[in-house]
Amino acid sequence: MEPSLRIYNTMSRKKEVFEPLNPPLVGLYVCGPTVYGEPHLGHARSAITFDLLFRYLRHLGYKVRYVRNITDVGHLESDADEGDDKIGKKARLEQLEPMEVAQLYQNSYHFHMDALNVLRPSIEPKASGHIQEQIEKTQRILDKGYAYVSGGSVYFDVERYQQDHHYGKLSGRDIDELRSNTRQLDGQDLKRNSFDFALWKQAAPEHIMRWNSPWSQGFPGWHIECSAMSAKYLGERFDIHGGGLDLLFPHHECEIAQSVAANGQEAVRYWMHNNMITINGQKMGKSLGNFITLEQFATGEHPALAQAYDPMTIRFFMLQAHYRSTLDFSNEALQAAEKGLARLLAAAQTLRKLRPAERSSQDLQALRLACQQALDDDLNTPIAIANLFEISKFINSVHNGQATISAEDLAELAPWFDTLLFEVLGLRAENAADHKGKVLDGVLDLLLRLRLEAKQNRDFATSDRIRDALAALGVQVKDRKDGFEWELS
RNA sequence: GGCGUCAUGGCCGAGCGGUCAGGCAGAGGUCUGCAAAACCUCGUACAGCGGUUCGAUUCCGCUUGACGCCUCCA
Repeated sequence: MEPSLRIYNTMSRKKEVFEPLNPPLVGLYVCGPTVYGEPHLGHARSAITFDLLFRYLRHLGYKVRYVRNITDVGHLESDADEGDDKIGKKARLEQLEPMEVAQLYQNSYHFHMDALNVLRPSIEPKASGHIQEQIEKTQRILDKGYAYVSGGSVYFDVERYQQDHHYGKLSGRDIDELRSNTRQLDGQDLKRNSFDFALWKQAAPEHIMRWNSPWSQGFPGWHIECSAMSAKYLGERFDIHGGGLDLLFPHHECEIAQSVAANGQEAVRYWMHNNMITINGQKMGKSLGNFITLEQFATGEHPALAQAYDPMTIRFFMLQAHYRSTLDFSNEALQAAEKGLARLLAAAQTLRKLRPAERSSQDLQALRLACQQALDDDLNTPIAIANLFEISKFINSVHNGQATISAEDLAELAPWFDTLLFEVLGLRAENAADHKGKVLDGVLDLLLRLRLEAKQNRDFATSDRIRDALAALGVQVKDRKDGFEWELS
């Protein structure tokens, strides 16, 4: 298989030709959610970005093992490896088992990701199910001399690591600056340096989630889960690691340090990071309290939302921007996306009705190639979509008799257009093909035939009445020279 | 303070050293009994000031502004 895809590698800060370690196999690891709260727009962006990558890699013919974790333990509430575990805290507050909390939000995450047509990963490992692997990884780092035990906890020795390697190479951090810039906080006496991070934490008495380890009864640090689980399922070296840009530092930097410390080599060959969603120009953040959950999008119940939005509108909205750009949310932008998507989906329907002619009046190969090249160029979905709009325009023109398409072109275009729209971009039309849908088809056909007769008898009062009543019900009537069409608006 | 990113027409959002982004909104037209849809036409946008260049929205510098990471975050 010819490598055609180029992706932006955060490590080199350049676009690089993507060549997997063992083609056609591709190992892809993406940081998934910490399941202690309702999934929000930010989760959607990350999931959609890497869903697109997953879909496109498969489209190119790769066999992808896509691992996306669920963090259900070890992710601490506050600064500097101190404070509560997020899930443990929520469990205490709501008087639930921690695993109940994790399950609740994992279910919600799955529900909303399904609605966004985000494919489930190949493997979805949980941190709590891989305590042993994390303990082993921690032990290995200790054995190599890059960590130390302190008061029942194990910390990564960044300074020691820095002697042999470069801590900060991914994020462009400098250890001396970290030393002078990192805030000094209370309760850090267990760490030699403020920038050291926990591999294992001894559990405080009130801590619910705890496991036995060689060092103490406790729980693993947050960063170690990704190193342990990616190595388990993808090997000590694998192709792509993705995640939100906010995970760049410290999370991914720590992952690199852990892998290098444990295995002597970096695990990841291509680092990919999706950018943030902003609301009124500001990042959506838990601490800022300005995040909008996907549930709120579905219901429209949020002060910032003018209406409810279909999950496909959100997906399309995100695909209209490049994944490495910040994307600013606004109702106007969402509404524009809603209409644009409807146009594209309508064209996909119209495509099925086209009749071939002698020759094509437009070079379809060029447009299709442009789409392909856009996706090959670091997943440039905005350009790919722009070309799909061009093709839609052409489809509509053929339908109106203002352009022509050859039989060969039609035979190629029809499956290609569907594949790109539905399988690669992962867009989805409402499934109107069920039983009720068929009944509706028949009823509308009958009604519109009556209307046509009324029109032919110049009984416009009746024909308008039918059209207006249908419009009020959300059925849009479109007259044609040779009859009529309708669609649900 | 350190590191980094970005400033594009009413809105969203691509892109590039010199011929088109695209969507939404808006104007005019074709079609229609009237509409809607569709199609056609229409906006010298590229923060400011300098510099490099035959030529810069695109490269360099400065200024201004916005944002991100450095603390939990997708």
